[in-house]
Amino acid sequence: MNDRRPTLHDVAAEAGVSIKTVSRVVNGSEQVSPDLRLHVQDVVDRLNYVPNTLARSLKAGTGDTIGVVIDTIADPFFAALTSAVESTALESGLNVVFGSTGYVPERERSQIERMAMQQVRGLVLAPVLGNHEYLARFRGSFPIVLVDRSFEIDGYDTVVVDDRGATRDAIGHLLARGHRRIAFVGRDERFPTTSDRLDGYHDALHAAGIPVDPLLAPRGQAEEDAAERAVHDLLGTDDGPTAIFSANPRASLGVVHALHELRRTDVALVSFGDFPLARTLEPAVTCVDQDPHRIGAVATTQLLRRLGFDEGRDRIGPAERVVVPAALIARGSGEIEVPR
Amino acid sequence: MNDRRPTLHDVAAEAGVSIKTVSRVVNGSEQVSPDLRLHVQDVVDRLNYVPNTLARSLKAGTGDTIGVVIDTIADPFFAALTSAVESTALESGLNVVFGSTGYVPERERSQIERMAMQQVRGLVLAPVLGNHEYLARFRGSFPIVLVDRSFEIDGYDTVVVDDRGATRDAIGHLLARGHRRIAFVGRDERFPTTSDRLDGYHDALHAAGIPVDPLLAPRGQAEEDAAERAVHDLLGTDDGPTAIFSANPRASLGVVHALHELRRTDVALVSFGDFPLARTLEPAVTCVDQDPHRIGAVATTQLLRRLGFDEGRDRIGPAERVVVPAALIARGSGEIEVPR
DNA sequence: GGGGGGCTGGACAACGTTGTCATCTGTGGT
DNA sequence: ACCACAGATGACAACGTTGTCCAGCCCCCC
Repeated sequence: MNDRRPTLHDVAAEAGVSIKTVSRVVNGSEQVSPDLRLHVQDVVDRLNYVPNTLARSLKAGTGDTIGVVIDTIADPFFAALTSAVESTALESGLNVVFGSTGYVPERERSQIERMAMQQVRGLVLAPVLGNHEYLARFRGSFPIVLVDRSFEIDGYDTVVVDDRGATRDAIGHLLARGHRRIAFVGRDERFPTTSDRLDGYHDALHAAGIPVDPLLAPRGQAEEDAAERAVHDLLGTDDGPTAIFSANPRASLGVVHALHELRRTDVALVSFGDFPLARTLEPAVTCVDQDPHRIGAVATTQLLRRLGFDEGRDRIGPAERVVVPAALIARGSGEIEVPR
Repeated sequence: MNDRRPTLHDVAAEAGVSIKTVSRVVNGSEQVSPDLRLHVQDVVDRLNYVPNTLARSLKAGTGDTIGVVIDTIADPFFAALTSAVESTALESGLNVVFGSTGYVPERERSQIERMAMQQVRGLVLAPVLGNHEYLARFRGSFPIVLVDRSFEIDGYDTVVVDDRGATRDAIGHLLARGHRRIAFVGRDERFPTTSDRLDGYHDALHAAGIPVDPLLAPRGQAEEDAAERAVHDLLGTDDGPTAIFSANPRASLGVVHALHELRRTDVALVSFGDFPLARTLEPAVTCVDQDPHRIGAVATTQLLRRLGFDEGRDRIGPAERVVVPAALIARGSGEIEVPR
């Protein structure tokens, strides 16, 4: 546990050559004669020499990692996103450090500061709602791509889902089945995404000339248990909804549970975000599939372009905003007609 | 994007002091007079100086990150585990790099090699089945804690669930309800965990004097779709099982789906590993809860001890093996009595 | 046989930081 | 008025690596 790792010096001394020669062998430079190369390689293997990336990066002036800052890796959405970031980054030989914010602005900031200290090459960030002017300090040092949440400050590359449009379509899907009283569950002012989805909900109702009933879109239940209670409340009234739109997959779990408890298979449901077993439930749950894997892959590709990995492309240029499509997966629950 | 980040030199020049003084201010050394400290701090803030961890670590001879190497971060089990590693590591000021193996031995090895190059302080590893002698090279440089999978080579700290014992108990639970034909689904020779669980299954059957029917434990279906097909096959026979034990949560999703399709609410089910909506299904699914969060937390704590963070504790000592308890959560599906 | 050119190998500096040690200033004791 | 001393500040080396530059060496050609 306490052995010092061998360095170029150790290998050089053992092989009887200079450190530069060892460096050349390790880096596959052509400037070394074959037999010497073989000899050095032999010593490298024997001593289990592993290059020190820290020193390398210090010399190079830039690290070999990219950072991912998200709410929590325990959320399947961010896990899938991060997984995609990793595979994409790995293709270019970059490692991934991640940090979670817990959706707390101060933690976001301190995590990003840690990343900066680590000399990350670039950053993929799912921003917490709040003031992000401090980010400007860092963007001079490394590119930042925002994901999932559109962001009040312009000038950053962004990869998002068309929350508003996709929700509008989803609500339209329900309206087409005759629903007029559609609840919006999973609303949480803290998340710009659910706010955008609420906007889409309003869009669709307005377009159909249906007045908005605030009681159908209660506040503050992005999480499973709160959503569950909300559904109990909504369906406990005489004038309850005939359809529910759940604004995020965590909330959907609660919604499904409540509907099940209440034995209400007559209530239509569309979930924003897919979840395990959605296809298994009775009725199977119709979802807007937001494809976190794709978001992560696209964001990382954009980051790599800014880093100049994609040769020939501009590494500087105006910020781009990519909108990843979100498909409606009709499984049954969203196709329930309104009772006559 | 291309501004050079300010260094101690820049700050020193701007403040008209030596780099050492700036270093002292940044590191909160007491050896600086108050007014000078204030002045320097001012310049630090103005220039947005951020210390370079790479250089710091190079000087210190050891990095400030710990590595996590797992199958894939997209698996909820590993996501939860990694999340726990992060929170625990963060308390000691350590960052987390992760790498996924895809359960491919070569990728495991190359990921660990990357980690070594990055001078990770320590490693949490969910090992892929295979020869791990190469690990010995690295353990000289940093401590390694194995998680989830017991491992053929001794000498490493390990944090696992008592797969065999927990499964034995789970099968006992079913036997107590009168079941005699219990299927084992989700078996996969590649995973030592499911092999151990199979052993536990055999243990319980032997203890009850029930002959093992190989047809009830078919091979090769750790994944959702394969498990689904296996259940269809098992229940398609005259002499099918009256209870199913599903050896991992991914398989459980397939099992649940198949049972649902077949409308077999009479078949008892216990799942190794909890999953979302398990409590919602009808009947709700009885699970062995393996608590990945706890595994990650315990593993990281052990790692920190080896690193000497937990002052006063031995940082060297014999390898320890921690067995995290797995509780049976009775929800209904596991309590279905055998039909008379 | 001597000089030039191409190739191989090495010495040295630098990346940004911190540890070691030296220097400098001011204070108090005698 | 001098010395000792403590506290503040700075010069320098070193961590492990790579880029730059230079010194050999061999071979070939004149």
